[in-house]
Amino acid sequence: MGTTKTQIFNERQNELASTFRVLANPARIAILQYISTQKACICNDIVDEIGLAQPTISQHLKELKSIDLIEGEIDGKKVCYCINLNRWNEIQVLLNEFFDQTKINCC
Amino acid sequence: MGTTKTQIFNERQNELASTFRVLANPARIAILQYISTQKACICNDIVDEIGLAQPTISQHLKELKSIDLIEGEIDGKKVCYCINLNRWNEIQVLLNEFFDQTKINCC
DNA sequence: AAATAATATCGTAATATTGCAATATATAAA
DNA sequence: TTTATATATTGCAATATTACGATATTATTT
Repeated sequence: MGTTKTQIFNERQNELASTFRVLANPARIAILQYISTQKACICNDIVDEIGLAQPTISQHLKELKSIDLIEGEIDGKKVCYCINLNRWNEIQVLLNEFFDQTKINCC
Repeated sequence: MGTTKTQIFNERQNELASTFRVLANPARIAILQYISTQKACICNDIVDEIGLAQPTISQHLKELKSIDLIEGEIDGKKVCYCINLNRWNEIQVLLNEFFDQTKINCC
């Protein structure tokens, strides 16, 4: 127990859930919002901006990268993070399809 | 530790994150999809349909109710659950605003 | 009133997530 | 090549989530 029983759900349900999961944290929301405001994609000013320790931010960035929501370009000793707009739109569509399809059948 | 530091984020970021969190589970996705397909809003056929124990389903329903995504109408000894369409649309708008606003500033 | 049925709550075990200190790695600057 | 700087990884402690058996609650039926 303690584990989600992913086997009993279909691929789409699991994909939706795991996508929502990545977004289900205010630090990751804040990171995404902050990255998007920076003209030049920004690095670990994020740490100063957000107020969590550097390893914590690094871990959150890793999770966002894991679903390709952001990309990190290495620039010397810095890494410039950037929202992956294609993926961003793709995920927005995925979520809207879920909302639209679910409400169509609604009682 | 182990706790999300909600104090350092703003209300909107926390609201977004906690909304995403409720949706971040395939059982809850499946429950929403199943409820929506039932002409008459349906009760604990959900248990048979989904294949999780009754207390587990009940707990998931409670979480969905906690953000008013569904409503339960008591009908004798049964409870008929129904998607709250107003709230459903409200949340869809909230999430779309997040996606749209974030990508506007994008590098 | 007792029995039945549907749902909710409680308690608990297992796993997941969050956050950070310590440390490793990698690049730039001196 | 040493030093400094930026980021990633590891290991761990605390809390959260998921799932379920046992039990409580509520309403219906007998």
